[in-house]
Amino acid sequence: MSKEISVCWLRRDLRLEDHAALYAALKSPYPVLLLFIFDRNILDQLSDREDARVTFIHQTLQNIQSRLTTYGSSLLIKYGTPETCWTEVLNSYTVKAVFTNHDYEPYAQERDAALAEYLASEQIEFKTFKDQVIFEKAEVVKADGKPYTVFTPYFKQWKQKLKDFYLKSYPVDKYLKNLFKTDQLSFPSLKDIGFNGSKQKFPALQLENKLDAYEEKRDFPAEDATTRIGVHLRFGTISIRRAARQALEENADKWLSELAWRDFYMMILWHFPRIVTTAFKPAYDRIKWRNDEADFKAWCAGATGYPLVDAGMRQLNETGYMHNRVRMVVASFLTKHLLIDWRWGEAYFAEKLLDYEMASNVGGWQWSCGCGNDAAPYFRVFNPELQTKKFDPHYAYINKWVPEYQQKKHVKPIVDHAFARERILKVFKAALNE
DNA sequence: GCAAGGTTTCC
DNA sequence: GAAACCTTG
Repeated sequence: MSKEISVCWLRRDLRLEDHAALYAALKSPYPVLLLFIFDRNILDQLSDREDARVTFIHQTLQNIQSRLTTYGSSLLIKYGTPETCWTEVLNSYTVKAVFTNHDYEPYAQERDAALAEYLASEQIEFKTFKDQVIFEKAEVVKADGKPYTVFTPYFKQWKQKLKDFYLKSYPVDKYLKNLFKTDQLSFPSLKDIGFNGSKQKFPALQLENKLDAYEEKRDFPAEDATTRIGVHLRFGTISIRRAARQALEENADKWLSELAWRDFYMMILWHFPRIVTTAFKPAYDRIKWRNDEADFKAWCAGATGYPLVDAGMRQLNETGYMHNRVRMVVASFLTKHLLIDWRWGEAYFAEKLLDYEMASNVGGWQWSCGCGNDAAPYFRVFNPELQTKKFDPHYAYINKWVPEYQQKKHVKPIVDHAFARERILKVFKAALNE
């Protein structure tokens, strides 16, 4: 009989500090084996075999592995569906308890529910934890117990509840000696899981000196004024508690509110999983989208003839990142000017963004389209030229990504602004009055 | 009569 | 958020 162990399953929490599930596992009566599964249900759907996010995960796991080695332990890395991988794990080890952190996406909810059932049938303890948000599920709700569906009142309540207790770091360090001692287990290469390394640069994990000027400069895409930690929050290479503590320390209220937006959208997705495919406001599902393929291609390629839109799309295509102000502009343009379904844009961002996160992406796209969680009315149509005047007045961002604009060789706009504005208002009105 | 700036409307 | 509309000097 092999030694009895606890397993801590890492998913979007790839770190060894301030980690709810890992902390609980290490305090369990059994030595802890860390597991990561390269999930084929997810990986097989990625169209790019050089997907930078897979490289990011792989690199991060290598860093974790080298730290585990110093404790005489090792990651257990599997490749396959969670179902088959878990069967293998339970056949190879005497697992007494499994620890993992909550994941609020519909697929993850199903996956974890299936595992819970399986483990229960084997009399194995299954413990799950809030880790990736400050407040989850129904922790911040209205007086009548219903979830908030508008951000501003949610944030007010969220901030009121925000006590030091919720921001405390889980002191994992002290307990790492309770890791399961084992020789280094096999570590698959990217090739082994069907991918090639990406040459994409990953933003550094740095908050110092970033929050001070954030509020003042965050809307100007030519400034290097945002933290760029999206990818780190996405894969958990930073804990949300550490980020929030930093925000409070530096009185960075605007930035703190951005962290709350993240909590908000994960809460919304958990309460309303249908928003992945349908509008939060159902009437908006009646909109007759044009869905013109050529227009969509032009938008993807950064060839709409609107310099700010094209700059954004090219930044996305080349770096896997787009400044948030510009994300709003290109999203508004796709849905409102080109009359293309927000789901098309959402899917494109999902493919390209290094910091892609389902809850925020779906939430953001529905917000831009006007069909989501916001009091914002549908007739809010960004004028790309006015947005340029306001947020890139010296064309610094545009010239960086669309150099031919300065040489006056940029393509002509594929649609006239005033015409497009009138058109979308009519289409929306028709759908909503039906 | 007009430009600048503020306010209302779009639902 | 933007455009139409309204006030002011």
